[in-house]
Amino acid sequence: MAMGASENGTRQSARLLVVEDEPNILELLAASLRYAGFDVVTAMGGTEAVQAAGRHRPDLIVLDVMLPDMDGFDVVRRLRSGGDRIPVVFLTARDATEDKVRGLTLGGDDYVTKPFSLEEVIARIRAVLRRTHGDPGEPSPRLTFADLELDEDSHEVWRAGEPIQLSPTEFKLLRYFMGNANRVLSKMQILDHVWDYDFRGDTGIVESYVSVLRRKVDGNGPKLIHTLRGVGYVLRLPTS
Amino acid sequence: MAMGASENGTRQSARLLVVEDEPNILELLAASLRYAGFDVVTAMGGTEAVQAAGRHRPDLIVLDVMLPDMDGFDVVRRLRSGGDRIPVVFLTARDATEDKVRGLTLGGDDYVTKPFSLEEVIARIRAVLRRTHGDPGEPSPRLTFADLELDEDSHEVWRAGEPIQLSPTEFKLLRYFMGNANRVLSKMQILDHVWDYDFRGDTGIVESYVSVLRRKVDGNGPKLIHTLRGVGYVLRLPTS
DNA sequence: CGCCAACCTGAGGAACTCCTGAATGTGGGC
DNA sequence: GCCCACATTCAGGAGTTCCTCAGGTTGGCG
Repeated sequence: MAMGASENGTRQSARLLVVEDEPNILELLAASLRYAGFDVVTAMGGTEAVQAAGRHRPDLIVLDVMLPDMDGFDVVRRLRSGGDRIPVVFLTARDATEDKVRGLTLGGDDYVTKPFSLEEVIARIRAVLRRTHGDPGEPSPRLTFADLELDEDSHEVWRAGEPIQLSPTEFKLLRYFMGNANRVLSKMQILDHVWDYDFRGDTGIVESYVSVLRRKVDGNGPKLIHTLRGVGYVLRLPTS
Repeated sequence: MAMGASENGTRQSARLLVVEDEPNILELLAASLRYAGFDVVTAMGGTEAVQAAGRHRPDLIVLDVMLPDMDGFDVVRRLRSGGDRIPVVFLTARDATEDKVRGLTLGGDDYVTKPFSLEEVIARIRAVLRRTHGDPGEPSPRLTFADLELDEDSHEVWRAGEPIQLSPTEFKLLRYFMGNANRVLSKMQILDHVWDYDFRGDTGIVESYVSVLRRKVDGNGPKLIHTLRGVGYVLRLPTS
């Protein structure tokens, strides 16, 4: 059962090095990733990052490409000149020249554009770790709950075997629900995790998306998404 | 008997740092949390908070986000820049613009809006401590008394296995009763703990809610909620 | 027994929460 | 540029919840 587990459904404790010069975003990432079960060390600049990587030998680096002292790509070049093939998830501005990033994402790396949602970053990190460390022949990772099934790689979703079409936001919302099945999630929590950190709207949008998700997911079959007035929403089997 | 239990059904003695600039509220919180079994130190400003945190190394911080000298977020960043992963329960104004509230549920943290009820604050503090210190896979914490069962995470309640639907206030009231089983609670005490600290009505409302609770909880099965004329109410097994 | 205070309970309006569909904005692909 | 999918806001309405109040009931005590 869907692990009551918590956000760290996966009991990994991979070590991450997070490199980011904006203190707010660094704190945001560090706190969330630690809570998600990762071992986190941080650095606020390129030089510091190279040192920290040498000292802590992380399994993966979350790296802002725009650093004050050194280009993110230089950081990677230096690290890999030592022969290490350490995977990286880049953080880039949305309007960055994407070609530069594309070139570096070939080796199994990935990137997330700022502003991002935490769910997105965590999903990417897990995906890269999976691709890097896991057996290549391994089956796609799937979240399941009751007769709901969700494929993280292909972004496909089924209810009772029937495919369901979801927009990107709807998918992230459902993934968050499924990763936290049987746990009440407040609208604020959902907003914090599923929407970008700079989103300035109110929780009304969560209601809108839950409404749509219900139509698509709970359309037929027992209701899995329940409202707890004054508290939040929860994905669970109907109280029989 | 007494189980000395007290409001701290849980025999924790976690150390809390409470940071709040309004003396009345600080006093209210400090006294209640001490009575609830916590070890409490206080601070009235951000600078003082950072120092106190360094000196006392609390397990959790209760932090007003609106401080005269420093933003609550700055406090957190300073504390965590040392690498410490200390959890926080934020206190915010209910009418705070939503951007002020964004991000408060990340990293296992949580928040409570002012004006709050003491039960609410204590419940959040315990929940955060649980999530932070406990094994993530741990089962939901449940309060039980006789054949009554209450799940704090999912807000579900059962009597003899049968689910019971409660409104938010009814739930808080029952939780207070269950956390203080076999102890007589005066209406004033109940008002002080279950209702927001700025509530200006009289204890008539307690009678109303006890009435509803009885219908739902004691509807069938032996009566558990008893009236002690002139004294208060008590949750206990019928004097056989 | 009769009285009074304490208590119980249901009714009802105000306030609030939530749901939903419609309107508007936005960006990508062609 | 046009079209389409998606994201976001908004407002009406349904449904709940909160709280007050007033009339009825209970229990203690003289």
